[in-house]
Amino acid sequence: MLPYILLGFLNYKPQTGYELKQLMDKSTGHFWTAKQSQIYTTLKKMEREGWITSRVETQKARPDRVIYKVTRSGQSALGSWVSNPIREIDPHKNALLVKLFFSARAGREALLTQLRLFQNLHQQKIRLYKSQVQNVIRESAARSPRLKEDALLW
Amino acid sequence: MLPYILLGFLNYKPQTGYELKQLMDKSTGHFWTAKQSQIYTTLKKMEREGWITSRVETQKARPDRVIYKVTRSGQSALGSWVSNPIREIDPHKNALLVKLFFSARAGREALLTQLRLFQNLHQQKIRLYKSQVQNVIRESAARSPRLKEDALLW
DNA sequence: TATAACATGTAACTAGTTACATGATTGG
DNA sequence: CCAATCATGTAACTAGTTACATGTTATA
Repeated sequence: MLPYILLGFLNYKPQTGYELKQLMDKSTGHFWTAKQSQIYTTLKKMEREGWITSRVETQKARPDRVIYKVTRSGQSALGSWVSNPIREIDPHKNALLVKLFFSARAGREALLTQLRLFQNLHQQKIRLYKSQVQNVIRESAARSPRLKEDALLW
Repeated sequence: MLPYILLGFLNYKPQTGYELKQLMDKSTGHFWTAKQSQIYTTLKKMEREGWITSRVETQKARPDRVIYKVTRSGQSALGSWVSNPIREIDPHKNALLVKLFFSARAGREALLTQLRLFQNLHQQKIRLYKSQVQNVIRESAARSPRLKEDALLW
């Protein structure tokens, strides 16, 4: 999955692994996370695969930047991935449900504590989604009007 | 997580890896999956850890069964895991949202196809939850009344 | 003066998946 | 007669995490 996410972002414009990580953190990161190290190794794998090419931009007083760009082969890979619908629900792992499943012996207090804790966490998440995330998307769309269609989906 | 699930089931009664897999498939499998091979290797690791012990039951005309049993150390590990609440939402990976995020260029038809497909899949899931799963739990509880408290959580 | 931001990477590890191997019995 | 069930396991792999290493500049 990660390769397609990176392909998807690079398809908007060529970028470095560092920038891709930042993009992910405030957008797809809400439903697909990746560590910096995994992004770097995945980009190398994608380059070996021929989906992207890199060029190095030398900088004074800053580490060099490795800028990746989608190739024609990468574009077609992205295209066929997007147009090929998912036909089954991916098995979601849910640690809370696992814990609750085995919590009969924990006692009512412990159970309620756990549930209230999670309720709070989710309420925070909702607030985050309603404020910050919506703003990020609105701004992106405002910055480049040709992305209005895309922003709808974001 | 898997070790605690296995511990949780073994805590009801000693069992083989094969039986644990079947139990998982119709209960915790709905929110935490594991392949047979992973269960076997995890059980071995747990035995090395001292959480469980095994004894072999020889059978004629059937492969031998390896029956695992929770040790006192395993019980205490399970106990402290259960009573230690989860304090953050685990990042759920959601392939559908990823695909939709990058589907602006796919066209309205493709998008609607994907969404309808998923709607159907979820409706099937709901039906499954309401019928089969509820029955499995009701039966388990009926078979051993001392598990009524547990069945409530299942 | 410390820390965040910039920028890249490797090594060692854990978790999880796929594929392979074996072999008898029971039910349709 | 074929497939499913019972029952265990190993090997090779992919995905993902954690820890380490390096070094400058702007900002608080």
